[in-house]
Amino acid sequence: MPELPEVETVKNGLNVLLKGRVIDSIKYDTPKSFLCSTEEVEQYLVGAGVIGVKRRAKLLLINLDNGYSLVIHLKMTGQLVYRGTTNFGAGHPSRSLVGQLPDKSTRVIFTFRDHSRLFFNDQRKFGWIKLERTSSLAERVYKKFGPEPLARDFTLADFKKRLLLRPHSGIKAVLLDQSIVSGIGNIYSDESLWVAKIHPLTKVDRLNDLKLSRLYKGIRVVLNEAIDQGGSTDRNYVDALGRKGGYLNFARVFRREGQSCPRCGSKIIKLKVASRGTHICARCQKLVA
DNA sequence: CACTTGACCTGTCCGC
DNA sequence: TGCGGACAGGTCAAGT
Repeated sequence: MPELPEVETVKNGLNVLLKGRVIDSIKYDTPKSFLCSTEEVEQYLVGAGVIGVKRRAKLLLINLDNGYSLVIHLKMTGQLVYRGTTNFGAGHPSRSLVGQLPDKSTRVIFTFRDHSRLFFNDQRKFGWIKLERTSSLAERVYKKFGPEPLARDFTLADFKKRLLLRPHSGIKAVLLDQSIVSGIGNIYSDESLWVAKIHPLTKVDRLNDLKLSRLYKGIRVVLNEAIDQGGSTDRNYVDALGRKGGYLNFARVFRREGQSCPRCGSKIIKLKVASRGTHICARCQKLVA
């Protein structure tokens, strides 16, 4: 489930791997996965060179040298895997989740002038790729998301102000709302709430300064740890070279129902909150009415 | 109006 | 073994 750390990891990989490469051709099957017309492909994509790759919220932005950008959302099962001309086989088997490409989940194939390729795989077809003018990204793409939680200028005061836009909602639902703070999904909301010792159903206006401060710090610590681990691989996620992420080996509560809380030893339980599987320590994370 | 739930998909796992 | 159903969760539309 690509969230901020996974998309950041893919972005870092692609930025190095794709920079300077020129698109030669594009193959795609489902129109739903690739929202560009054949005219757009011919006019704006074939012959375009990659300047760099960026991330905003959970979106990847591939900036091209002709004033256009590819905007990509991986949703739950999307993968972007690069294969150079010398590594057509899979990577090291223990870390790799993808073998020979294309495979049955491949939706789009970008071939570059040097014959290297970028594969967009997506088992569930929820992800998409579209084309935007780079100059309209700020207005059309950036604007609808809340601030980046890891931005240097994102302060505790900013965090409180954003959360208080939804004072009567449960905190987990608010953390998952991309217009409040961007990039947090199911895994890292559970992990951050455990760090901050907050029950996911706690209403925002019931959070005191101590809890808000712990949550603010917790989110930043957890997201940075996850980036260091190359993200979380639950089922499908891989980085730009097809490698799994390692964060779930270090997760405190996510997917650990029945195991012991690493802080107090009490059992981790699973609930449904905001219609998402939710993992908490019932002793550390008490609900404040 | 504020907030919650269902649809979009496919592969996997569980119980019968 | 095979089959039906639940489940996985990011986002948006529809519902309460």
